[in-house]
Amino acid sequence: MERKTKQRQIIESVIQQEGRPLNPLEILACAKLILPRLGIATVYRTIRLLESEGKLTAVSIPNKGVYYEPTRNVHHHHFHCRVCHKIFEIDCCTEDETQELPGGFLAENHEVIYHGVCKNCHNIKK
Amino acid sequence: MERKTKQRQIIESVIQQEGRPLNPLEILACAKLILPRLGIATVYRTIRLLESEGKLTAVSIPNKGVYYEPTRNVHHHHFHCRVCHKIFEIDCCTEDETQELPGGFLAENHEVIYHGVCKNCHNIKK
DNA sequence: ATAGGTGCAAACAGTTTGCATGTAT
DNA sequence: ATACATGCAAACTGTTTGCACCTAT
Repeated sequence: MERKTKQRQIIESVIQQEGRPLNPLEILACAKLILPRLGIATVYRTIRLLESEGKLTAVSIPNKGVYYEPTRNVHHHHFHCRVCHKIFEIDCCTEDETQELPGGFLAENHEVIYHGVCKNCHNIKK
Repeated sequence: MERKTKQRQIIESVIQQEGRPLNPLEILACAKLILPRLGIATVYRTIRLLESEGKLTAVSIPNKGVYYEPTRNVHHHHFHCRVCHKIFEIDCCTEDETQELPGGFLAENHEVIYHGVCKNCHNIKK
């Protein structure tokens, strides 16, 4: 049977609280503020656990590694700001979940990653 | 000045000849058929060179690593077959290159990756 | 009491780098 | 001749695993 440990509770709440996808090191850093002896292996193990429970979803960002966000059941995309390098969730773009593509490919799902500049960084530059 | 070596010519032609994006180990394996002593470091160095020359484009596939394809100037997407795990290029889906997204994000470019079953694998299963 | 979890260190996979040797110019 | 490229091994980064110790049940 599965246990409810301090580390699991804290890791889960860190991911839930933050408003954007976090990578394992970011998760570790936040959680360490509360549990200084926390190890990275526990973060990875807990990520896998939460993922298999469906509570967490991985978001892979080219050249940036894997980020994790609380699972949302609405289809959405991600935005990677090339200035601050944060990852944001984007609500948008109604697209069919399952669709046939040219060449007879049957797409069951897809990922879209936008790269650009977020509002914040765009204002700073002006 | 830059040199035209056997390894560079072979690596480039391997990527040009294959009809789909290849990862560094696939490139090494193909090129080794012709140049058995070729090392993986040379493959990586040549990839970087070709990329910086604009001849090669990287395609990052979640959970699968990075693949490389000859640069094409038409906007296109990729398809990852969950059965054979090959990566294919997909011509499709006219979408604006630069667009403002909800939330004030300015997208300069984006990547779309479809996951599903390719025609081939789909026929085999039937 | 004990099954399951943790932290640490070692192992791994993918990629990069240092260096002595090889080669295109 | 020499600047640049290669192959090999070592280093590095991100992730996983083995194991002795710890803890929720």
